[in-house]
Amino acid sequence: MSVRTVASEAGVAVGSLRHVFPTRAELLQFSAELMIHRATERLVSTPPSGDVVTDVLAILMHLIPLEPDSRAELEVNIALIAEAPALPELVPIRDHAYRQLRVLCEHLVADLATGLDEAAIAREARRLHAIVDGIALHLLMEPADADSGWATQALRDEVTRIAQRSTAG
Amino acid sequence: MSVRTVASEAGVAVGSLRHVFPTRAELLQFSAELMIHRATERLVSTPPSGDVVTDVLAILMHLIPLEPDSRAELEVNIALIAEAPALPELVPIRDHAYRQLRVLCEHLVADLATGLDEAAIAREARRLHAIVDGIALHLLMEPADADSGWATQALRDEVTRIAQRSTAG
DNA sequence: ATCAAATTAGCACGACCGTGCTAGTTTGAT
DNA sequence: ATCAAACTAGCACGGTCGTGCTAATTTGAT
Repeated sequence: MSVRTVASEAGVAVGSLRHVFPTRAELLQFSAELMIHRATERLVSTPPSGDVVTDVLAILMHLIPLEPDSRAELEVNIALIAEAPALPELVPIRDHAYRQLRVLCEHLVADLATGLDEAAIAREARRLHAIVDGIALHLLMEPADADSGWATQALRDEVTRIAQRSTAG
Repeated sequence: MSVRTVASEAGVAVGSLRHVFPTRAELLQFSAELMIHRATERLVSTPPSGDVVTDVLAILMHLIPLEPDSRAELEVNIALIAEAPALPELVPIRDHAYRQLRVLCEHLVADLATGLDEAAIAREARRLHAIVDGIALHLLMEPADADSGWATQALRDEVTRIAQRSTAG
């Protein structure tokens, strides 16, 4: 993702792009924020259905690369992670996205399993977060048109497992 | 990871390195194979303790970046994933590592939970694989000296959960 | 000792990169 | 109509990149 690539793909000259984003870091920063913005927009546009499990599942399915859009976003995210050691100014952005997804997982776990204390919620959220990112990574490594039913199934399994912790504590 | 970087870090000139690895792709390919080799060496060097759960847990802990060595290896792996779209000749290497880890997870699941049919083993292995990679990714995003107790705890939870499926099927 | 092979070292070329800089062009308020 | 501000476009510099190429050095067998 070089500035020349972005500029040519956007159909503008490099100098024009540099007027809006004077440096490459600002361009990547905007891309990251746009990625977060679009993801949250997808999330809030999901109408609640009354059933917590299906709602949470719908939200999680918007976080893994099942559609070309979310796939492109994840590729941006991976590039961000890969370039973070070289571009230290991008680390806060990456960490922000990381934490946002974490607190979302915490909210989902709290909605899913009532009566859990804070430590249990944190542990389950970490676990859910890891599973979501792991599934996303594996989906990204497979061809875009490969069967992805296992991913949604694994997500469904995990969500129902968390929901079952309501009573068992 | 440029050829000049590798050469200077190895203390040799670029031309010398290019005599062994004529092209950058071959250098990365060797790095990937070395990474796989070292990981499997770590794995087979783990003496069995008699308890399946602790053995599996020990193996899994060698797959996540808890030590500087495994951390560096995962960074190589991430760079491989990130560069795979640009260097198509590296895709088979990355897929090979991916599949090797998958079949390892399948063996671990089969050892952990007896009596599971093939489909159930495959599903649990996929899930374990995703969790391991997700935890590894999250550990890599945190500072190297951060607390990593949550990772081993999450792994322990998952392993015991799988082991409990022996009877419940 | 000789000589061929293997290895090491280094130069040079073209390509791409980020970015500072200036020159045109459009826009919009007065 | 005027003019300043915003925007677009492009050039040029220094840097890093991968890689082809040749020269020097070491190695090892005869």
